[in-house]
Amino acid sequence: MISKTPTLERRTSALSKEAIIAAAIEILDGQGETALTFRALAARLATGSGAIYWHIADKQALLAAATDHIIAGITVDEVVAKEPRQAIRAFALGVFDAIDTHPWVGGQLSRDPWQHAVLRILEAVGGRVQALGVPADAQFNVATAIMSFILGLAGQYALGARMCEGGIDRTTALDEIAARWAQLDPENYPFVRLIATQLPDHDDREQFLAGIDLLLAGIEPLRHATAPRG
Amino acid sequence: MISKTPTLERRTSALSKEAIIAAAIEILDGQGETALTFRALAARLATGSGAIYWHIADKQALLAAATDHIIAGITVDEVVAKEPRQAIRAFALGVFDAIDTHPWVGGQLSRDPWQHAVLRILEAVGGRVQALGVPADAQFNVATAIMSFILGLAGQYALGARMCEGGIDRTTALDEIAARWAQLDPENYPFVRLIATQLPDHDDREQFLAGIDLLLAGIEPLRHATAPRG
DNA sequence: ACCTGAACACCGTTCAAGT
DNA sequence: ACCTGAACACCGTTCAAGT
Repeated sequence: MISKTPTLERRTSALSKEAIIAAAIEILDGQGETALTFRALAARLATGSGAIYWHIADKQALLAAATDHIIAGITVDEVVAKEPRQAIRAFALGVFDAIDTHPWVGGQLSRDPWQHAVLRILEAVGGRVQALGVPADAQFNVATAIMSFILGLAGQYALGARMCEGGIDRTTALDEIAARWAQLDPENYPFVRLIATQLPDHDDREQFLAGIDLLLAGIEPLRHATAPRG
Repeated sequence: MISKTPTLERRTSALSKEAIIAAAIEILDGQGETALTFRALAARLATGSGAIYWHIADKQALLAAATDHIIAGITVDEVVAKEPRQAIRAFALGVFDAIDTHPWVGGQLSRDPWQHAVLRILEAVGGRVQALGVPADAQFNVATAIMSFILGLAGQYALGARMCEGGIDRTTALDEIAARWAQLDPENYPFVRLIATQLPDHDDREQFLAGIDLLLAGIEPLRHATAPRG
């Protein structure tokens, strides 16, 4: 009675989109992506599975809304935000930390690149790209390049986290991958074999920032001397 | 009898992993990702659905094998391959073209970043990063940054293609997205609204290359004067 | 307007039984 | 060794029926 069966009583308060999203995030964070089913969600909300459809179109919309809720929570320190490069770094790290605490966000971001959460990222990055004085005709390509990098790495971290869901910790998971890579044909995979030795010790956060810095360095030659004219 | 029912006779030749993968690719190319089920695959192969499991572990392994088959087919012109930067550009375009003709590859690449196909990409990129004279301690971050960008953009194109599966062509699909972006709150989404006007006319291939060039430009300051010493 | 929950139309995967 | 195909254990989604 204490912990075995979930509450059997029906809920007293009315259902809402917010409550559904909050419950979905709890399940995703606690039990992982595969645990989020409409049946499990309905059980947690103490309602019928069909009730959810009154508030949310379908599962894809639910995941998009949950992801948007997380990404919307990313904030950049006001002082840091003054300098565009630091602001991009800080926001990118915000995305990184969000994925770190909510691994399913990484998978969802890369799975549906035109959901609203991605627009938040594009806006945050794009605004700073403009502030850096990148010419108007290059802003699209530059902003989407940074965004694509973020989404791409997001997908990778999501998988790393998915592996760790099985109970294995990060270190042994990376060791296992490194071992598999080390067994590859030396003729065709010299680089991957070399990388394999560095994989277990590498720092995700540093890897993430290094990529951002690489892109920012690539922007430098494009910049105007001053901020863009109106 | 002519077109309605699929062939009812059992197959005469033995099943093989290669035949299964080839049939899977045919379905994926012809009817899209959602059409690939073990039942549909078994019907096309004129066998029972359980037979497939004798040759392939599960659906994820099937998709990974199909993706690897496509990525393995990417070739870089020998002359171009001599210059590392051109080789990276050419290989990246090879990935782009592969996704263009097999849209499901984009989704699969970003979905499972440690499948074998991704190692091919990492090896191709990493070898050229070494040849460019990037110091050993930076090779990991640089190579994975380029790879992450490729995987991130791959996911985006995959979605674009997924939208077009519904019969809508690319132009109207992009117009529709642009219209949605244009309706966003001007206060919070000035950049996305600006980008929306450029979205319908933009060239995917150029966008892809621009990102690669941005990363390559970012590499320049890191390079040794000569190729790395042994 | 909002909710219920059985029913529908699927999946991937397994496995006793065949050859 | 290789294949069959019914059966199992799930899904997301719908919808007549309730309040």
